[in-house]
Amino acid sequence: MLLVNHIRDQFDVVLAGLQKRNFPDALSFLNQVLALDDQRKTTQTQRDQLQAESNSISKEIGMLMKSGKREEAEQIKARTAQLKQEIKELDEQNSKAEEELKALLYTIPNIPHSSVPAGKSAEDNEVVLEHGSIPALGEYKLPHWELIKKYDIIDFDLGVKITGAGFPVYKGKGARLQRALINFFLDEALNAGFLEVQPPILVNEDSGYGTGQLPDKEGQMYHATADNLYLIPTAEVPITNLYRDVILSEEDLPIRNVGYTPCFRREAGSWGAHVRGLNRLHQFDKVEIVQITHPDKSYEALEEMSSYVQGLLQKLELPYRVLRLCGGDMGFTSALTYDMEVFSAAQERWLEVSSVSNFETYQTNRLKLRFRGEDKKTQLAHSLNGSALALPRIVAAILENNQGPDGIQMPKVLQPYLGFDRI
RNA sequence: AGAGGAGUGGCAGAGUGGUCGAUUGCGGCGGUCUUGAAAACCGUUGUACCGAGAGGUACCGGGGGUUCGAAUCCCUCCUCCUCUGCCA
Repeated sequence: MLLVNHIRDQFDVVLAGLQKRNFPDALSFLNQVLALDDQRKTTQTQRDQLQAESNSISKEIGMLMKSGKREEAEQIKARTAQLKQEIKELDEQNSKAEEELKALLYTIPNIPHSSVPAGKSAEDNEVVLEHGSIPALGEYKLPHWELIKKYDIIDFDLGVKITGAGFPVYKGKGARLQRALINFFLDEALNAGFLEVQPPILVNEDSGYGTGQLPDKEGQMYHATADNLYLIPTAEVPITNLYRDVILSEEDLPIRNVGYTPCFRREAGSWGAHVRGLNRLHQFDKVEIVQITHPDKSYEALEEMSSYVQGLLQKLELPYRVLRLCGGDMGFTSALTYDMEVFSAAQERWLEVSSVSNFETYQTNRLKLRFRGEDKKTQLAHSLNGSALALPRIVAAILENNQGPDGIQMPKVLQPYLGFDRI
C-alpha cells in the first residue's frame, strides 16, 4: 500500500509510475485519493477539538461532584450530550472516509522503479542476460511428463486418487531428488548467511493483508474456512509477516531469512496445454529467501539476491536467462522484479523458476515494519524476496536436459545429497 | 475438548469509575563525580494521527457497549497459564 503522503509529495512520479503500469484513469484516481485524505483530516481535526472540550467538561463534572455541587454538574451535562452527538456524527464521517481511502489505496499497485521498462505483457520484458548453452538432445527428447512415467518417479494419477489434479506423488528417486534439492538450497542459503526459519504453512487474515494477498487475491489461496486460515501460496507470507508490527533497530538490518515450505495455489481456470506435468501445480515445494533492509540498501540487496539465485542455477548446470519484468507484467506489490527462467530442452521453452523482487515500502507500510534510525525516528524498512528456488520446474529441466541413452544424469552438486548419480 | 485463572509501557509489576498515558523497580539514554570504569546521585526514556506552532486526540490483548467520564463495569473474540481429557 502506498503512503498517502508519498502520493502527495511525489505526485508526478507516482502518476508516471501508474501510467507505466497501464493503470486506467490514474490522474483522476490519485486526485480522488488526495481529496478523501483532505476530508479525513478536516473531520478528524473537528472531532478532536470537540473531544477536547468534552474531556475538559468531564473533568469539571468530576470536581463538582467531589465538592458536592450536584446541581451545577447536572447543568453542564447538557452540553456534553450535545457534544457527544456531534462527535458521533464526525466519527462516522471520518471512519467512512478512512475506509474509502483504504479501499482506494488497496487498488493502487506499487510504483515501478525507474529501470522498469514500459510494456503490456510478458513479450515486453527485457532480457538482461542469458547463461549456459542449450543441450542438443538428439533422439532423446522426451518431455518430463513422459520421463517421470518411464522411470516411475512421479505419479500424477495417484495424486488424483488421493487428492486431485495438480497434487503429484513423488516416489523413489523422484522423492529423493526433491529432498536433495531442498537440502541443497537450504545449505547454500545458510552458507550465504541467511538464517533458516520454519514457519507455519497456514496463516491468519492479518498475515494475508500484511503481504498483499488479501483483500484482492483470496481466490488464489486455499481457505480453511472452519478456522479462517489460509494455506500459504509462498513462504514469503509467513516469513515476511514475522516482522509485522515490529520496530527494529538500525543495526538489526539487513534481516536475511530463508525457509523451505510447501506452497499451495488454487490457480483457478489456468489449466491447459502450457501447464502439463510439473509446469503448474496446486502444491509444490519452494525455498524462499526474504530480506528486510535499510531503504538505501534495498537495490544493492536485490542485485545480490539475483546473483545468488543465478549461482544456484549455475551449480545445477542449467541454462538460464534473467528478465527484467516490464510495467505490465510485474506483480502488483513489486517495484522491480527479476525473473529467472531455465530452458526446458524437450519442451523447448523457458520456464520461470525464480522471481526476485524489491517491494520497497509497499509491504512494510501495511506491515508497519519500521526501524529506528540514528536520529531516533522510526521509518519504514524495505522488504524483498525471491525464490531460491521453486522445485517442480527445476526438476522438469533437470530431467529433460540431462536425459540420454543411459538414463538421466544428475548434476554433480546434487550427488552427495542424492546418493546416486543417475536415474 | 471441559473447568478455573490471567493478559497494563523494552522487562518486571502497582493501579477496580474521575486531574491516569498510567506509581515504582530494572534496563536504555544523557549528565555529575572519576585518569578510565564501577558504585552513587540527578535528569530523561512508548506509538500513531491532527496542527505552521502552542498544543490537541487516540491507544492499558482485539472489537463492541454502559457512563458526563472506563486500564477499572458489561458483552464478545483472541492469546497464555493450571488441572482433567485426547493425541504425534
